[in-house]
Amino acid sequence: MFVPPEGSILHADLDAFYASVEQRDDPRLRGRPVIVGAGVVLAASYEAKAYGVRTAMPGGQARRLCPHAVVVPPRMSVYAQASKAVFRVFEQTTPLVEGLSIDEAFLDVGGLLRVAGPPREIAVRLRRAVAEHVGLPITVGVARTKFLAKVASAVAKPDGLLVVPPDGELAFLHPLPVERLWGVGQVTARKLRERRGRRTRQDADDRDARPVVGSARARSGVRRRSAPGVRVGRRRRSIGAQRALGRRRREHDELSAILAGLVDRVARRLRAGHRVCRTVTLRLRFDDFSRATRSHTLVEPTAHTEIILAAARGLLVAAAPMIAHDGLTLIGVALSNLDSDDAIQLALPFDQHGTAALDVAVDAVRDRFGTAAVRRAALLRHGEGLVVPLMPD
DNA sequence: TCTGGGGTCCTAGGACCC
DNA sequence: TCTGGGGTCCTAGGACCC
Repeated sequence: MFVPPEGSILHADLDAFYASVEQRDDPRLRGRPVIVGAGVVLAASYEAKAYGVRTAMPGGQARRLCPHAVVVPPRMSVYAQASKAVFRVFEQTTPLVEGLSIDEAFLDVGGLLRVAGPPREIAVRLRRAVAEHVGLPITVGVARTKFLAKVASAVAKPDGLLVVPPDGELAFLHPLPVERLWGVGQVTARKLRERRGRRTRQDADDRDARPVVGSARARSGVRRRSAPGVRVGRRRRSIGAQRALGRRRREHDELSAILAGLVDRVARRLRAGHRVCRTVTLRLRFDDFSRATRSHTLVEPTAHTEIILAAARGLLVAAAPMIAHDGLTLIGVALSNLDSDDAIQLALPFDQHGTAALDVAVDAVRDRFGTAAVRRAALLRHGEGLVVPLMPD
């Protein structure tokens, strides 16, 4: 296996992102515990975290833990702006940026030694640039792989910088509890402890740097996440919207109306992103917190609200017995199997068997876009003709 | 304390095709 | 008439992340 001489992957992660933006924009909040989100904690400042407040915690519990915290409603558009500004700083640092979420990204600075210096210096400047230009604290982990860089930034938080040198990887990982590994959550950690009585990385595997965790699922997840190489230009793979319903019982008509609102939202976002979808998924959650999904894949990709809504309503009808039986507390819609909406419409009539039209369509794609495009084209029936969506490589 | 809203990825079984 | 092996697609569930 090829081993790079030194770590050149940065994982940059804004600290308590939403809460930091609030503290940046309102000086009175600085140095005070801040909680963003009332029903459930979307973000907590480090002053609030000191009292045990955590992301995703119910709001009531958070206020009990930290009664003097300032609770503010989320301002999503402001966070989106701040995120864009931070990503501009990332992209001025290196073109090899892989965004992971609104507030974190991997940066590959491996080729920049001559022009920008070693990774540690680049990381120092990156943190300073984000502080100066956007006014937010950010933590950076530096290592040989994405996986290690991600774990390093988590360990270095808040407002920190941690470089894991290639010959220090074992020493870095060994004392960590298994939950610190990216992709190991509560369930996997519990299984590990039950099965093996292992609590730390050292217990889990003393022999080498392979992240050994309990299940094949976790192993493959870790392997995938550790895959070297920062992937630029990844596109969203699904678009969803959901709504919590509370405990009150809802009639079918009311659910259907709520569903229409959700579909309208996701379909708008689909069109705004110049995408089409082929799979519509209905998500349900019940009062015992169990979940169910029902999905339907359309023959043709679409971005039309009516078509998506018809599919979603069909799924709701099919799920009606389940809903009648258990208390429904959440309903959601997700669109997946996404594609660009620049499909070529070819007005090619089918012959008796549809085959001649297919051949003509393949020839037309080859003529217009070259041989490689044929491989990337899906030929779909559309009324009396064909639609040819071209998949990006 | 009774839990939001947005995502990603993996697995497994069944249908279907060659 | 019964049979193998390989592949893709769809559906559903689940773990995890921010």
